[in-house]
Amino acid sequence: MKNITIADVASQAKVSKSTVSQYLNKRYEYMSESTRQKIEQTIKELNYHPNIVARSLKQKSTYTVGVIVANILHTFSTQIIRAIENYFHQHGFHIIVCNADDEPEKERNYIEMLMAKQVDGIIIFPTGGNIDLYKSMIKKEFPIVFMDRTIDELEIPTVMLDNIQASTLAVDRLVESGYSRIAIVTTSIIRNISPRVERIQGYKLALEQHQLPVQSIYIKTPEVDQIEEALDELFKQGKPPQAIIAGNDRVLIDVLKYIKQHNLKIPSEIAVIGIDEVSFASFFTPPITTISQPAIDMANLAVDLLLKQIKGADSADEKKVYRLQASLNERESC
Amino acid sequence: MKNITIADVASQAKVSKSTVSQYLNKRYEYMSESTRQKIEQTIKELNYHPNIVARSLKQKSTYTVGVIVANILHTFSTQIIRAIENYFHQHGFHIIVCNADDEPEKERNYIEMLMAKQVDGIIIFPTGGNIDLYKSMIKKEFPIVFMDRTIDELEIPTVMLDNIQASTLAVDRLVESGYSRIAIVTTSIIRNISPRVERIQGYKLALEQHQLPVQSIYIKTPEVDQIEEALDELFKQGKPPQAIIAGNDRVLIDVLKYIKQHNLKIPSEIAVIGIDEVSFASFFTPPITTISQPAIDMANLAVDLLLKQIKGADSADEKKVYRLQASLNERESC
DNA sequence: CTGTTAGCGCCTTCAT
DNA sequence: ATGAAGGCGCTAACAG
Repeated sequence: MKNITIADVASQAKVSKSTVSQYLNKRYEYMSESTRQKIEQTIKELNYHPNIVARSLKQKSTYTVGVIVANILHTFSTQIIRAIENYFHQHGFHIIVCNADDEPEKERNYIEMLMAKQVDGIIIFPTGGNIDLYKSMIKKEFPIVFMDRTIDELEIPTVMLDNIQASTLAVDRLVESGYSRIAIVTTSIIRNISPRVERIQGYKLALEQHQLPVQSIYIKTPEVDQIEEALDELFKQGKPPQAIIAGNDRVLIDVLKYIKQHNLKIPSEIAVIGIDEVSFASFFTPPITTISQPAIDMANLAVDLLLKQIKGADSADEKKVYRLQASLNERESC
Repeated sequence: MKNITIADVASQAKVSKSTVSQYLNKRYEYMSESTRQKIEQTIKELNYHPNIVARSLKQKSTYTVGVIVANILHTFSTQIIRAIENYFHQHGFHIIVCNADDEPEKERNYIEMLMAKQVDGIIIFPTGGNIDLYKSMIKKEFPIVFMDRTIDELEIPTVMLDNIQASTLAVDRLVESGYSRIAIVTTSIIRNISPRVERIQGYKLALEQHQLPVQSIYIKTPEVDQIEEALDELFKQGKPPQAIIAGNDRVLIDVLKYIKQHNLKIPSEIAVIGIDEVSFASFFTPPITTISQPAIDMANLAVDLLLKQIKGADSADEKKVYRLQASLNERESC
């Protein structure tokens, strides 16, 4: 019942292990037609499959990459995982999926395990809590690509949304519809998570461009479990907002729940626009205007950047941050 | 710049490789306190991390398992992936995620690659198109667990929903509300995908129990891209249904789109109930009654079953099919 | 307690 | 065109 190895094939086919190895690596020039066929046949007979672990040990390449998402609960993360898996599969790579759960500890643990497992590279949604580790990886020239979030001080290729443009899109749309008291709600920014910070920044810039006042009472950045309270504060003040920008899909869901509970009319009583597309946007009542990220393009770009590093291309553009454009899905909620 | 190995640590610490290996495997009884400390220190100095590929080659265990989902687009799949990743992580395992895309070819390819990579086991949402392969895996005693779908003829532990109970729950609820013309829509059953077949079967049984006629015009099993047409047929006949059961989340979305487009009122003109919970159910207008699967329990059970096989426990219950209970989320759409 | 030795399964010069 | 031999990094007897 033991595993069959290259040696079994060799003895069965009456050739040496190295010849079989040549065959496995498709270097057919190094053997006669007859031995080639004999090997092919015995491989089939024995139902032999090369042991990739052994090959990896020798070749220092596992054809496996790690993907560490900051929080797998975001729709965006799962979209990206899908797309990355799909594109890597086309290149013959497997992916190991890890969820850091927004905890730097977990992230560090995963990174170390993945490297110990000799993965060929990692795509990370960085928590931002392991700068030293990232640095040591750079120094080792270990292939990495950051996704969704950037760490300014590091020269790591990064794929992210043009968040400024995304919130500008939202504000422009809202202003166009005549709203001036516009609020934005994102989840906590205490750890400087770049998309959130940048979306707020873009919101401010856009308001200024429209000569509208930026008021801190209209900017809320609660923890995920306190979004309801934040919305309460927003609405229970003298001048409640006319429109609200949900900084991501989880916030949007809480916003819509709140609106439902309080029986508010969209958009007449409160206009809504969400960053991140959601499954129900088109058939909600009313259909929700959203701003979507080009998840597939982002995933493919990240994969390309990682593969380039894995294949050892020169690191000419190592420090580049790629910001892809968001797009507006005009519907009827604002 | 070369990788540091156990040999480097050994020479640096002036001990032999095997002692270092003992240390790595925490068999501290086999060395003096002083050498233990010396090793510990040099490992830190050198920033040494054991090469897991080499260890795996020796030990025949990679602490990695594969998860092949039939179709990663279903919410259920991503829920399961999350839960499995989480639970395996607690056991020190990594998961390689694969998406078979409902194509047996792809599934076969993945299974073979995963086995070549020496994963310790696989959790599969079987497409059903590779019976011979499944059989050969059983014969090799390779650890497998099936998820969501069963293949009758095979003795593989399987975790799935009690689909009969799930649709009974739906029908009961609908009948209770006074509907008698009840339709069910699932995606294609040409390949005998068990959840779909069973949900329809449960629907029929439940109708019979309520002494209601089972009419084939109320049972639709279109391909995913033809759900709209199927709904058209359903509604454009003499006796359109009063209520509709959506067989899964993707169908539910199409049903709701259709209802929106045709301006039907829920539940007065058409009642709706969906199998699979969806993110928007609670704040939709009206809130959608759904039947949800205990995804986390299912995932944990599957992991436990796989780990038991990996750890080589006796295969007493190898052939068991575990069917977990669905639960009703009563809301206002029926 | 510690070191020596022999693999795990494959790839890769280097001879033949 | 084919084979022999060494080594990838680690583990596990078995000696000492």
